[in-house]
Amino acid sequence: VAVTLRDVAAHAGVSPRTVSNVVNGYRYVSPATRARVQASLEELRYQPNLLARSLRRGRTGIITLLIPRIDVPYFSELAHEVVERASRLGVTVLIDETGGLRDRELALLDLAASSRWVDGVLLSFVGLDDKALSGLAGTRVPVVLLGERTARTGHDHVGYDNVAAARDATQHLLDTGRRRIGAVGGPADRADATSELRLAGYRAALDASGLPPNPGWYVSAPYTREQAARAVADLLATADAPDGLVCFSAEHAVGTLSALHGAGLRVPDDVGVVTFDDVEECRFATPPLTSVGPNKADVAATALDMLLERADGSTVGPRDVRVPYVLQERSSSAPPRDGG
Amino acid sequence: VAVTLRDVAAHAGVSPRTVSNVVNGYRYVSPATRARVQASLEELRYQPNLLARSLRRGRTGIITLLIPRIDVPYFSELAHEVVERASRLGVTVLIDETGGLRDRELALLDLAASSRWVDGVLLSFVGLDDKALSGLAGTRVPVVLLGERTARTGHDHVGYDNVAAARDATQHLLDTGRRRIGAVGGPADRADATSELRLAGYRAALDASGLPPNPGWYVSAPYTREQAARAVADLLATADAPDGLVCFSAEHAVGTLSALHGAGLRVPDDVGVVTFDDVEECRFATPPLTSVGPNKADVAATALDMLLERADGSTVGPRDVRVPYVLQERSSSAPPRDGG
DNA sequence: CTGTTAGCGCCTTCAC
DNA sequence: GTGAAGGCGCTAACAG
Repeated sequence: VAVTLRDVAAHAGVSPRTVSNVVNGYRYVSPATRARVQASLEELRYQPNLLARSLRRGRTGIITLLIPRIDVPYFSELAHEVVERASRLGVTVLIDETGGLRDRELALLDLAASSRWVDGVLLSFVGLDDKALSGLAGTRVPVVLLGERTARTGHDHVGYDNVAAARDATQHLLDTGRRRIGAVGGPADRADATSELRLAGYRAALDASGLPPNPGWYVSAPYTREQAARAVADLLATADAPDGLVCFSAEHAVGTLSALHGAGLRVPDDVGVVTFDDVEECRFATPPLTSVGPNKADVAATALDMLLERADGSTVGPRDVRVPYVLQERSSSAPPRDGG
Repeated sequence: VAVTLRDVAAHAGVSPRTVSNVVNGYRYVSPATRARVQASLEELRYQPNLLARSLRRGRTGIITLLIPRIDVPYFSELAHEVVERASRLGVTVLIDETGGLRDRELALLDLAASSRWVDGVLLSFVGLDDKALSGLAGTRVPVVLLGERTARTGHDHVGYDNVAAARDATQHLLDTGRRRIGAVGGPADRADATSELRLAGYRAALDASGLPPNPGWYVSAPYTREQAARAVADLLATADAPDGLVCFSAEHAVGTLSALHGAGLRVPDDVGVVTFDDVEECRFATPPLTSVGPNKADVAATALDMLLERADGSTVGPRDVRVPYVLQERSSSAPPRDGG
C-alpha cells in the first residue's frame, strides 16, 4: 500500500524528478505539468517517506531533549516550551530521561550523536562534570547545554546566574526581618553542582549581613517532595529551628511546606519560605510560594534557536548565554505579623 | 568523518555483508573473521547509521506519544512511565502535544502514520469523537488509544471505568456524612467527553442516595488551576454553597483548594474534597487530597505492550482493556469534626 | 561460513 | 523545464 514517488511519476507520465520538484515546491515546473502531477499526487494519496528523505538529505528535522525526568514540574514545563516552539518551527522533539545519572547522560548523548537520528541535542545535564563535558567536544551533532553551571566545554550553553539568584532569595528573607535562615537543597556532594552554586549564594547573602552561618540549618535531601518533607521535619524537631528557609527546588519547597504544616508552624508568620523553580505548583501551594527562576519560555527559545542555528551550519565560537531570572514575591515570604 | 560499513569491510579485508553480520550478532561467523572485523570496528570507531538501517528494515524503534500537554501533571507522570518502560525495551519516544484539539490530534496522528518515522502511536485523545476516531481506522501504523471513553474504532484502547470511579468518589463523600455535594469539571459540551462520563457517575451516586441534583453545584472551568479557582470562588460566593466537591482533574482540585482557602473555608471540616488523577501534587497539597485514578505505570505498560505487539505484526481484533482504578483516601475527605 | 548483487525511497548532479 | 542515472548506508536474497 506504500505509494512511492515512482508510482506517482508513472501515473502522471513524468519522471520521478519532476514529481519530486512538485512535492518540494521547486519553481521551474510548467503549470500544466504541475497540475497533472498534483492530480496524481492526490489521487494516489502520496505521502513522502520521511525516512528516505532524511537519509538522502542528511537531516531529519528531529532534535533530542535530554532531561533528568519528565515528571519533575520544572522539566515538564521546560519541555512544554521546547515542544511548542519546535512544533512551530516544524521540528519534532524526541524526549529521553537521564535520571540525572552521569553515565546515562553520556550514553544517551553519545547515542544521539552517533545514530544520525537527530539534528541536534538539548542536554539538561546534572551529573556531568567539566571533565566529562569537555570530553564530548567532538560530537558530530550540535549540542546545546542547559544547566545551572557554566562550563568550558566547547559547547553552547544556556543558563542563569544561580549564585546571584540564591543570594537574592536569601536577601529577600533577610529583608522581611528573618535572621535565622536555613536552606533546603540536594545532597551537597559533587553529584549536585547546582546545589553547590545555590548554597554559595545563600552563604554569600548571610556573610554580607554579618550573620554567622549555622551548618545545622542546611537540610540535604534528594529532589523529591517526600524526602524533603522528612528531612525538614527532622530539622524542625531540633531545639533551634530557623525562621526562614530557602529551598533549592520546587520539590524541596513543597515537601518543606508539608513538614512545616505537620509541625504546626505557620507560613509566613512562623517561617518564611522562598524557592527556586517558579512552576505552577508553587503558585498554587498554600500559601503561594515566593519563587526565583528564569522564564522557561526564554530558556527554551534561546536554546532551541541556538541549536537550529548550529544545525544550519553556524560555526561561531561556543556561546554562553545567561538569561535573566526573576524573584516573584508571593505570600510565603510576607513579613510575619506577630511573634508566633 | 562518517565511517561506513564499507569502510570497515575494506579495512578488515572482508565484504560488507560480513561486517553487518558481526555488528548484528549473527551467529555463523568464524571466530577468526569475527575478531578481525571486531578490531577494525573499534579502530575505525564505527557507528551504524540508524537512519539507513531503519529505511532498510522498515522499522525505526521509535514510537510517538501524543498527549494534550506535557506540563499537565497527569500527562507528565504518564509520559514518564511510558518513556521509562520504552527505554527499557530499547524503544525511544517522540512526544508531541495536541493541545486537546481535535484537528491537531488528527493532523499529528496522520503525520505520524504517513511519515514512516515511527513504529506506532500512543494517542491520548480528548477532542476526537467516535466518528473521527473510526475514520482513521485504516492507518498504516498501529495506534493504541489512551482515553477515558471507550469507542468502537477498530483500534486498541486502554482506559478505565470513569463512570464507576466518579460514582465511588461521590459515594465516598456521602459516606463521610456530606449531603450537599457539588462537582468541578471541564466545560460540559461535546469537546469534553471525559467530564461527561464523570458527571454521569457523580449524578448516579446522588440518585442512588435519593438526593436531588442541584445544577448550580456543577462548576465548569477549563483544565487550569487558575480558572478552576476562579469558578469555584464564584460558587462559594452564593448563599447555598456545597459541603463536598468532586473534582474531575488535579488542576481543578488544586484550584478548588485555593478558592476554599481564600474563602476562609476549612478542608475537610467545612468542605470535603475528592479528585481524579492521583498525581504527586495531590499527595502533597494542603491538605493531602483524596484521589481516584488508575495506576499510571499500569496504563503505560499495558498500552506500550499492546502497541509493540501490533508493531510485531499481531492482527488480533481490536482490544479494549480496562485497567483498575483506586480510590486513595487522604485527609481532604476525612469526616468533619464539628459543625463549622 | 562469506562474497556478490540488489534494492529500501528519495533527492540531485548531469545532460538534453 | 524535464529525463536519466547515481548513491545516501544498510540489510536480505541468493549463490557458492
